[in-house]
Amino acid sequence: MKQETRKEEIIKTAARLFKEKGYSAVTMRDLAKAMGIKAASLYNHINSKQEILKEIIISLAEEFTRGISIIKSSEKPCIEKLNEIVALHVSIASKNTYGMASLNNDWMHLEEQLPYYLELRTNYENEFRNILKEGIKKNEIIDSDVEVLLFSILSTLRSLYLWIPKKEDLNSEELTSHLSSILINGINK
Amino acid sequence: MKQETRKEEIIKTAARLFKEKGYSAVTMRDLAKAMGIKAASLYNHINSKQEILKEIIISLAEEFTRGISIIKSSEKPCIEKLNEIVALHVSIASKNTYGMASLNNDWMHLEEQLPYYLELRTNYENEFRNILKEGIKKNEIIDSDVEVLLFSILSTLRSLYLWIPKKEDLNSEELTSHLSSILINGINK
DNA sequence: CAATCAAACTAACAAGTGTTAGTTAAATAT
DNA sequence: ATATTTAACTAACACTTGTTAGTTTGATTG
Repeated sequence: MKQETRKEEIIKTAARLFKEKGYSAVTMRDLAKAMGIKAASLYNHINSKQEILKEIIISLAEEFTRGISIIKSSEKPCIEKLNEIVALHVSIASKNTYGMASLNNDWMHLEEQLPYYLELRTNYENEFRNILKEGIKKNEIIDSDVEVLLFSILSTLRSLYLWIPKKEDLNSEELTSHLSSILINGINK
Repeated sequence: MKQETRKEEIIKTAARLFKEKGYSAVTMRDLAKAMGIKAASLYNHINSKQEILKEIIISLAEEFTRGISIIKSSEKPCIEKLNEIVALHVSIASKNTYGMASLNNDWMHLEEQLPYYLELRTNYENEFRNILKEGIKKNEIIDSDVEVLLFSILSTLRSLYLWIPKKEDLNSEELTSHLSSILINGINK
């Protein structure tokens, strides 16, 4: 059994609180209370509030980077790559809905790690954009403004963390295939 | 010429700061500095920090409520109603990209007004859902899970405020029609 | 000219902030 | 049994927070 260290418990609890109120509105005393200890005791396990945010965000951002790098280097058709991107987002967001909130809303409170985070995000968007461009060139997807395509799809995928907890009945495979179908084929009959 | 009151200036500046760092991370001293005055002077014009947030969020939420209520009561086909919803979001988000950030990310910091805000939001989502259900019943749109449809479209529309500032070249009509086309017809060729 | 008003100011407050230092008690390893 | 480690504690710090009270200044109005 993979047992959690105390530090991991703290980070997980913090992520949950950060999702509810945002990083800045959560105090170390709030976090301590949620853990059933005093604020000062947190510092036996973590070095700073900042560090908690860093751990949450950077590990997720790197997970996305690894994911898209694998998808990118396959030789499948573009539509299938898109399918895999949807699956990647569903999978990561399902495992960690709390952390995804920080990734989306609290990244600006990173300090030393902010440039690194921005690099990862830009890189991710570029890989995504390249897949779309390739799809357009190979006549697999419509020749619409790439930025609007990218924005539209990515917005939906980035919001998954908000909806997954409300739809626990839907399993990951179903959600992925429904979503892919809507994003690729639209809602028109 | 419609001249702005000092209070409106403060609210506008606050919205800009709230978009950059979130409500909780912006202090009254930050806001005062951005206005070129001292923090205490803000209180000649506003009653509290809370009140600023309320003004930003509630006015926007009511604007959406008014908008969808007009769209709902028309006799047009469902696909056209969707088109009008897209136009509504593009229009409001274009006029007030800063405020939209608070509406999306800082609503949980409302206090007395939180129940009212939640009521407006639930109502909006219900109206939207009804339009989708009607479209499915009348065979205008695919018979997919309504919640996934709603989530997918709404996520894109709610993120518009993040993208509009980066795409100043695209005018509202173009953006609306591109977006409608992608949401309705998908990206498949 | 005197009075009013809008909008800034200084000074201060009580409460809350992240964090450090030093201590204690129980569990684990030698 | 002794030593070490883990993980909690109390007390306190320097600073920041939203906000209030009272004052000053310059423009507008009677």
